[in-house]
Amino acid sequence: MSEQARPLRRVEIRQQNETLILQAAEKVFAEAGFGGATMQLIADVAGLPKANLHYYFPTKEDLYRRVVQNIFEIWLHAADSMDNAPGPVEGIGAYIEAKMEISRRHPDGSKVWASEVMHGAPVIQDYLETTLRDWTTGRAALIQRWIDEGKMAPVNPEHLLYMLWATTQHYADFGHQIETLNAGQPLTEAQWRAAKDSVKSMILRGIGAL
Amino acid sequence: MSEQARPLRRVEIRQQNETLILQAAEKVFAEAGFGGATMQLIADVAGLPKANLHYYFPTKEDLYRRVVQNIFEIWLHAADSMDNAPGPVEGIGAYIEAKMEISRRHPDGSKVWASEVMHGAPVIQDYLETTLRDWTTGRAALIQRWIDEGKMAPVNPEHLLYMLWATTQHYADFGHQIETLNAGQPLTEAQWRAAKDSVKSMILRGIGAL
DNA sequence: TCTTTTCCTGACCGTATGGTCAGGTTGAAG
DNA sequence: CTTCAACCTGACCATACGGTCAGGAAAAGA
Repeated sequence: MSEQARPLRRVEIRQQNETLILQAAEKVFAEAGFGGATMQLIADVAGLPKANLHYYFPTKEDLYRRVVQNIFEIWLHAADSMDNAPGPVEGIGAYIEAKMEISRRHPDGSKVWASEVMHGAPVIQDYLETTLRDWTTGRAALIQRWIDEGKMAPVNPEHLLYMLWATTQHYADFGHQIETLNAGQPLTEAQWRAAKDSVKSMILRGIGAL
Repeated sequence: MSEQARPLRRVEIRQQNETLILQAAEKVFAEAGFGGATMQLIADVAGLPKANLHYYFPTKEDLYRRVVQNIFEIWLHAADSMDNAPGPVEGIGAYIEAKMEISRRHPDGSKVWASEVMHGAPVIQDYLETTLRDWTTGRAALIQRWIDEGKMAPVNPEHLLYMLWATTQHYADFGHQIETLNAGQPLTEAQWRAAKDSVKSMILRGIGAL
């Protein structure tokens, strides 16, 4: 048998197990919420003994915090597509594409984030008040510039951002509802395409950019 | 002292305590999720002994189920404003108004509903497959009729409904985030007015109804 | 008034949970 | 080969949870 498998090096062991645990945690937290998730279940999903989880992440809160922070990172990067765009059609269009893709690829992360914010952001309140606030201020200014340049209708930038977040994340957070209304079937490739196009066209027309 | 308070009649006692418990439960479930909520905390908020809760609602699930069902009722009624409208401007406009008002008046209920759906609708899956599916089919047909009559652009009715739900409920479910971005202050009367107007104008323009 | 039914609750119970720890294993360093 | 530090884990613990129950209080009915 080729079960040879050379012994893993220290850093590899650490990285591999942390990743394994974080992935399992994201899934379990998404499905059960922070309160409903148990370290035992996360351990089972990760295929590790519970005590090993506590070796890498001392407490349940520590583990949860890392999961939430990871998701936050992904989302901030989604906005890169918005910058350096000549106008709202390209910028907001690309942002919608990026966020819809995140909803599709990381629905669990989206749910954990939604859950965290819904419960009053007990662990990432400081991020909301610093990073997210700065981010929002910056993009609102960008939108305002497009308005001043006559590239779109004079809408309220903040409420436009809320609409972008709400609409795109809905496909992850309420994916179960959408699936149920879709005859119990997950959206197909073509249906995801239609969803993206629908969202893009309705919003871009809604802000007078088309 | 006028602590006279004539003894309550049986039906009154029952109704009063059930209401008290359901209100407390809605708040606690919204803040902590199903798994994070405890019967003891709900009892404290309601100002009753824990054992009394189990007298009216045998299990935590029973209590939770009633809370979710109550919210579902409110939402179905919000759609009344959509029917009997001559066109999308009045119909969808009124629906947005109604749902924004629900987000403002019943944010806890909205959060409980969101949480339930996000976790795979373990207790109201049957409602999704019957009542909600019928509701959705009916409204999608109504929207399609407006499209056929040339009263709005040919958008996908389902995705329009998702956008309506997502955008309006966002103001309840992510109210904490919005408040944080609003300098830590709850939206004022005027800001709520602006939010409603923003959502209405963007969506109605987005579907070519203006 | 007396009886019956509903309402109420302090005390209790079995279980599951987050977290600990002593002791063993294994890769790294010299 | 020896030493050291990092990694691993079965067994354990204190606590908190959902739920039960016996027995008392109070309203309804006769």
